[in-house]
Amino acid sequence: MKQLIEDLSEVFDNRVRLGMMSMLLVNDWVEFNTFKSMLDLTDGRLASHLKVLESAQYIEVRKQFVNRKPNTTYRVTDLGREAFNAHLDALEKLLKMHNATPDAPPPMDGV
Amino acid sequence: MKQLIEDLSEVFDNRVRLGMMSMLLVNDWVEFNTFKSMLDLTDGRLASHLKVLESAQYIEVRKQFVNRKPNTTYRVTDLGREAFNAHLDALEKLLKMHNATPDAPPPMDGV
DNA sequence: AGAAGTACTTTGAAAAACAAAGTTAATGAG
DNA sequence: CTCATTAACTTTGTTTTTCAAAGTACTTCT
Repeated sequence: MKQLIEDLSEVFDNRVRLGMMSMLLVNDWVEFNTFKSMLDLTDGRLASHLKVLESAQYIEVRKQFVNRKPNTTYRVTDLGREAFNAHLDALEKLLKMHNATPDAPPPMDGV
Repeated sequence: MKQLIEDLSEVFDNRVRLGMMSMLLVNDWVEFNTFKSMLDLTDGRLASHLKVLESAQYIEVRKQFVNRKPNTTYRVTDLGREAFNAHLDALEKLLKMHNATPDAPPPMDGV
C-alpha cells in the first residue's frame, strides 16, 4: 500500500498537468496557444506547468517561426510517456486493490 | 476539455488522500492507526489529511472506547463516494478523450 | 503519583500554485 | 526608422498547501 502510493508521481498530482499529459499522449506536437486555450490558462500559469514537465524531462520543446511568427510546440518524451503510464498503473492498482484493512471494531451502540 | 479538468476535484489532487479514499471505499470503518501504519504517516500529517476530507464532508468520524482505549474510526459518506466516483469518471474521460487538438505545424527542418 | 497510549492541535517552515505585471524578440504599419 | 503588436515567457509578490516537530488532553495502567 505504502509502495503503491509512492509509485504515484507528484508531477501528476495536479489537474492541469493531467490535462496537459492527456493532450500530449494523443497529439504529436502541441502548441503553446493550444494548451492555453484548451485549458484556459494564463501565459504565466501555463509556462510554469510546462516548466515542471520540462524539468522532469517529460516533454521536449521545439521553437520555430510559422508565418513569420514565433511558434513553440511541445512533445512528450519516452520518459514522460513511461512515467505517466506508471502513474496510471499505480492508480489502477490502488483502486483495484481490495485492500485487506484489519477489521474495525463494531459500533458500541450505547454511546 | 476545460470542463473535464474542472470536474477533477482538488481534494483528490493528492496521493495520500487518494490512498485514504481507496481504503475507505473497500472497508466500512477504518481506524486512525490503520491509516497511519498502512500509509506510513505521522499523527499530525494523517490528522491534517483527515481534516481535509472531513471538511468536505466526504468522511464521517466515530469515536468510541475499545478495550478501555480511545478508538477513532472513519467511514466514507455518500457524498464522498459520489465525489470520488465523479473524479474518477472525469479522469477516465480525460484519458479516453482522443482529443482533437488543432494540428501543430510540421518541423521546419532547416533551422 | 507517574508513565504510557491514542488522537489530536499548534507552530513554524518549506514548497507549490497563482495572478498580475514586466520583458524580450521579431514583425508589421506608417 | 519608430512605434505598436504578438508570442512566449520571466519576475514579483501573495496565497495555499503540505509537512515535520513538538505540544496537549484524556484515559488507563502500575
